[in-house]
Amino acid sequence: MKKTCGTCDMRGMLSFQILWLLSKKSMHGEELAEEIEKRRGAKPKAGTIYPALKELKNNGLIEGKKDGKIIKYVLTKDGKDEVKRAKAYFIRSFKDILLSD
Amino acid sequence: MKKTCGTCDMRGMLSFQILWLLSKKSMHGEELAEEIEKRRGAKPKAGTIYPALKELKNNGLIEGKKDGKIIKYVLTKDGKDEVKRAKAYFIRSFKDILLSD
DNA sequence: CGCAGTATATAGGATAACCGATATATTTAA
DNA sequence: TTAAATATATCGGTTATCCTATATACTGCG
Repeated sequence: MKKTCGTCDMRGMLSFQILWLLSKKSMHGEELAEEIEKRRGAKPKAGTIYPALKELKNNGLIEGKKDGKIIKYVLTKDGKDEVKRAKAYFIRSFKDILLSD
Repeated sequence: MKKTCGTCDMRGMLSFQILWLLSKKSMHGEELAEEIEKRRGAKPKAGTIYPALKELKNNGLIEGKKDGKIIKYVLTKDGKDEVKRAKAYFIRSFKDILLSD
């Protein structure tokens, strides 16, 4: 994914952002990539998003329900817990940046 | 730095967080490391924070004013602009996460 | 002065995110 | 039924963050 921001390259935030999006709504890979594009301005490539989804699945945080060529991803119980934990950590790290004028 | 959060390792956010902290207050390396520790829960090691500062200096975003053994870092004009740009990007990417209940 | 503590610095290496290219399966269009 | 488009998948490689040493400079204290 092209770097849209010189200073913060968001490396390491992809899995978190995926989990958070799935906590709002079940989606498939393409849909997730588009949602992330809306936010970051650059769309994660197939070679980025699918390995990330595989990793999350291997870690038991999401599971995929296949329907034809589309795989809809849903958070597992562990995934929901992880979103909570990760979000708390994220907020503790950055809330003052967001809240500053 | 140890991973405090399984899903989001914050890789790539260090420079941004340093710049933002410096936009609030001029600080030296140790001080920055402590401020980051307050937020992330883990303190960046010397081998992490000083190369990051060097990089920012090389890019003309900060400059260091040496006073004895202490080097106080200040944002340059370019640094201030970059903080603005990076912050706008950060907020666009993550504000819905920070604002969700 | 000599020693401990603090702040800065750098080299070397591990990790992992991400991409480019490529391949496969399914659906739709023609 | 064949072609095009969509969705998923994997591999190899690059890049940059971050860490573990280790080293140096300055300060203060005895």
